Amino acid sequence: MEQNKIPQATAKRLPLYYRFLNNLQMQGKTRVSSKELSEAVKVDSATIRRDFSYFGALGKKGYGYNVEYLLGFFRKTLDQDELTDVALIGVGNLGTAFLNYNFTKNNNTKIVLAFDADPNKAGKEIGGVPVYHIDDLEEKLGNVKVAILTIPATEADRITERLVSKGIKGILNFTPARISVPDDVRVHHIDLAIELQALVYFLKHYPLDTKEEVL
Amino acid sequence: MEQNKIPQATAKRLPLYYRFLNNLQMQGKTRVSSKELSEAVKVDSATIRRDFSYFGALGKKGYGYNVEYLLGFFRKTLDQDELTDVALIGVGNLGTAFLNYNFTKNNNTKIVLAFDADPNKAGKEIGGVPVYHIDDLEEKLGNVKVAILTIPATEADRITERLVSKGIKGILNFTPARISVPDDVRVHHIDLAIELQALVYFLKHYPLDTKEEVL
DNA sequence: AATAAGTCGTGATATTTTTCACATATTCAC
DNA sequence: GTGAATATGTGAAAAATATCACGACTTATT
Repeated sequence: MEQNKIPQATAKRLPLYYRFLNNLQMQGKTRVSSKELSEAVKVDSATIRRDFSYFGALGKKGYGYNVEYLLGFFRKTLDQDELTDVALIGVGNLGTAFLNYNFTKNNNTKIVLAFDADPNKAGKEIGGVPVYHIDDLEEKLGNVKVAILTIPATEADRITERLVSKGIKGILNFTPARISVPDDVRVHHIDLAIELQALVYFLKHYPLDTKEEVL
Repeated sequence: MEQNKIPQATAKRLPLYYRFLNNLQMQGKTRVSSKELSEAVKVDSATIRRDFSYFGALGKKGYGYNVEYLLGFFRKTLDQDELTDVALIGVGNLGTAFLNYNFTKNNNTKIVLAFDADPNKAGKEIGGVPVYHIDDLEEKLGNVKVAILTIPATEADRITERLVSKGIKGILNFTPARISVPDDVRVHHIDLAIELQALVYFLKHYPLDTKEEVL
């Protein structure tokens, strides 16, 4: 669609900016500088200015950015007005965490239904979201295009295939399995075990320079 | 410590390689090529060869890599032999997911204790891990250097401060808050809401080229 | 033994992302 | 108004990452 020239690294930071701008507005702040923003979201201020600049000149020299204006701009850019329906597959602890999380607040996504293989969970409602049995996936899924996968790794391939053949185009995969999908389906992996291992590896092998701790 | 020349991007992929090599060995495979590995972990084969090459010549031309040898090498490199103790702060749904996750399998980290503000949870044991009241943090934490933060965002700053002053050096932060820490403390953010929003943004703005779906 | 097929390791190149640094514009204090 | 302080937007440079492409070596086959 539109301007495909925004770097992916920038795109990944947009929701973060958006959320923080919302906070600022709720605090009643009307202006903000890239420096302030930088301290809050822990991204270099030059990077923030560069990110914003891909969308044109949104700020004013010597002044900074108008919170309301910037927020309005990002609302449109991030399609914050239209709500994207999401399906959750696997209502274990992790899945339940998602259901109870108030996603639609400051967010353009909404989990509208969930599935689980446990018959005891089917028919219930968690966090206001109806839970169906996984056997009814094809029947109930409807036109949802995005799915969150919080199931055991052993089920990942089978369920993914079913999701894809029902027209799912985006999958947020929390299983350790590296699932295979057609080229027109996008998968983002979040691998909790690996994140923890990577953190530990960095701690041991990449000592942070303990330069005069800021007083 | 040792060779600081390994790129961060490479370091982040190491646990992934390691896990897959383990799978291979359990399947009884003795050799593997970068091409096979590539298909399994969805990383370009040249990238894999480059990643490995930072550690020296681990493979053989015309043959590939010996699974056992590679695994042994990574076991040492990833300190897979020593277990790193981890504390979990916040035993909600997400926290419970971690406690029930069998981390020590194929993993060099172990959650050894957990804390929660709910007095009903204190004193219990979940997934074999004792849960204490958050008030006892300082008393019970001991020498643990890594913490997983699965608490409400509103508590993030206060708890972080307490963790840092007790000597925590690595934090895996699942709260939306961008916490501030001294320079010698490493924080990795995993922001579930943002991951979902980013996925949706990519779906809408970065259409994947539907080139002849592989038959 | 010779040939074909397979595969690594890596120099070189391309791409992506971050950062520097400064001209330019705005605001604020007086 | 004037000068000092503030802050953007961006050209240019640097750094980080990914990919290409091929020489060199190994294995398998006939």
